[in-house]
Amino acid sequence: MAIPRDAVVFDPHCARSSPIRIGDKWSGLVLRCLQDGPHRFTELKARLRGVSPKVLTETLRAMERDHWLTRTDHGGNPPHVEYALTALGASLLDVLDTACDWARAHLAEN
Amino acid sequence: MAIPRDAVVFDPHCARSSPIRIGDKWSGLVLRCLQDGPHRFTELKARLRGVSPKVLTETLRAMERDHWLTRTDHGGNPPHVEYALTALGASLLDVLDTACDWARAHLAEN
DNA sequence: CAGTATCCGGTTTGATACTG
DNA sequence: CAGTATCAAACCGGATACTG
Repeated sequence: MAIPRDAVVFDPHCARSSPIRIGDKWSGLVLRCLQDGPHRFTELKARLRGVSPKVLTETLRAMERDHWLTRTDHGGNPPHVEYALTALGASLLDVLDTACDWARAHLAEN
Repeated sequence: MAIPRDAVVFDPHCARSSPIRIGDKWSGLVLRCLQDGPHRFTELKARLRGVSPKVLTETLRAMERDHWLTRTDHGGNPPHVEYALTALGASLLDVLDTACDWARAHLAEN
């Protein structure tokens, strides 16, 4: 991945330069966003520049189905929902790191 | 990856069960096919069940452009072309292996 | 806030037939 | 053998407006 592990920028254009993809277009980025703890829908959306709510919902649902993260509805109005990585999801970050390392080491070669 | 490292089956349906993708749909499989040495176009096509020649050509060209493999035309008639991994391409296999290991360790969890 | 509901466009992938 | 050419379909991914 072209994205450094401590990146502040969660932009798919950076991710695109990597030949490795985790899941669909946004899943890898969501993984990174949740790396530092749980976040709410709107927080994720703000950080993931350019995701439409529809696509973010789809991504989140798929990741939940695959047990990469959990969705916790705290109820109330306005609603309050939190997404957090599971241990399985967190373990994927190691794979991502491997890909990251590869990209950093070899992408400049071209 | 659902595909064991020494898999004989290069079927995209297996690859699909993996959350990690290298390049486009077939690139990862091509990498695996060339793991044990150079191969000709038809050999690759036979092993990669279901690739159309058009798509295989596109995949191969893209991988050549990215220096993942080399294309060597030995001339003659009938033609004789060989595809072989570069060092860069081979290094990607390590990344693939990491993904493979992850899949084997965690896919059963679901 | 946390989503749905619609509609839509582009890229990707594929089937098939043909050629030097 | 190693591809092209052509035509289609499927599959994302996205814009936008609306709601409990």
